[in-house]
Amino acid sequence: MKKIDILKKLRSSGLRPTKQRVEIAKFLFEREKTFHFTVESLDKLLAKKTTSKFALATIYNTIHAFKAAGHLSEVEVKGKKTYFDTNISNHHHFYDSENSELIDIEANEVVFQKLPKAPNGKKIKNVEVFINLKN
Amino acid sequence: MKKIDILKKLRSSGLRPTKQRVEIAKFLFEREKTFHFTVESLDKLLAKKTTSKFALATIYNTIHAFKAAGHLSEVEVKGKKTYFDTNISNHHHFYDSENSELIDIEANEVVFQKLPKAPNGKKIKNVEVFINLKN
DNA sequence: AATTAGTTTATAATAGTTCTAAAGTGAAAA
DNA sequence: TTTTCACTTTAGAACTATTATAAACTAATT
Ligand SMILES: [Mn+2]
Ligand SMILES: [Mn+2]
Ligand SMILES: [Zn+2]
Ligand SMILES: [Zn+2]
Repeated sequence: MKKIDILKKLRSSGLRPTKQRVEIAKFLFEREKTFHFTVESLDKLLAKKTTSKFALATIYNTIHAFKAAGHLSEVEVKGKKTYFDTNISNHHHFYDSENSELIDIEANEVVFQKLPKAPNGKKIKNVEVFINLKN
Repeated sequence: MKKIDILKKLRSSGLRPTKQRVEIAKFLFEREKTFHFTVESLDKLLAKKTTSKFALATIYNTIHAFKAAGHLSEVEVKGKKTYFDTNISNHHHFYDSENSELIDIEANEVVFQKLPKAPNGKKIKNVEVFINLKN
């Protein structure tokens, strides 16, 4: 993803391409593979990889803006920190608790032979599979 | 589960059957169906259903002791509160975000036709399925 | 250039949880 | 029984992740 696309992506989501948003967006989205992170880990990586300074609140604001715009998804992981995911497609995860690492599983890698039907009056919104790993 | 069983359960886990632990254990384990709760919800229910008073720290202590003893499991749910579960068997969940309610799915209700194999050097510890509901 | 609505920032506030250390209690020993 | 002491409860402080606040700044429009 090129710089021009980053700008388009922000603009089309109603987000002004500010210095911080562009830097964060480049860091998050100009990569081949899915990136899973917490705000804390992102903060450290940005400090290491860029010259700009980012208030923590700005990182939170920006991440939430990206999430609201559909550019990021949130993944629920054991522990109190919130994880975000640059893969916004419907997919599943391995979780390696040794190093708190999430690994993507594409949706078509999981097929069900049997699934319960939703309780009365409810419908299934989506199904998430979590595969916990050990060594 | 009778009172004598509660006492046995506590003793066999190295937990002294104090007034608070017995009351909490009776409240949690003397029931037919699985009970999912947060510390906050448990606190409110105990206040309503018992005459004793419980410091929040005692509820946390007790729940963690039960969890460490294998009498409770923890379920990861979106949001910042930790959920606990009286069902300690391997099982799955529906999650109804309308009312933040978890519903058990027994392990045999879910059968996989295809599952990815663990990454190199890793093994699968367990698989958790989360079915999010909508109306 | 002037305006203004949106953004960043430092800092305060909040929420859930864990820690602390003093007072209380259960159960083994005397 | 009474004594003893490790374990437990408790109120409140501390902690951690996150969100709110409001002043200073900036991008885009005029
Ligand atoms: Mn979590
Ligand atoms: Mn959670
Ligand atoms: Zn992912
Ligand atoms: Zn359950």
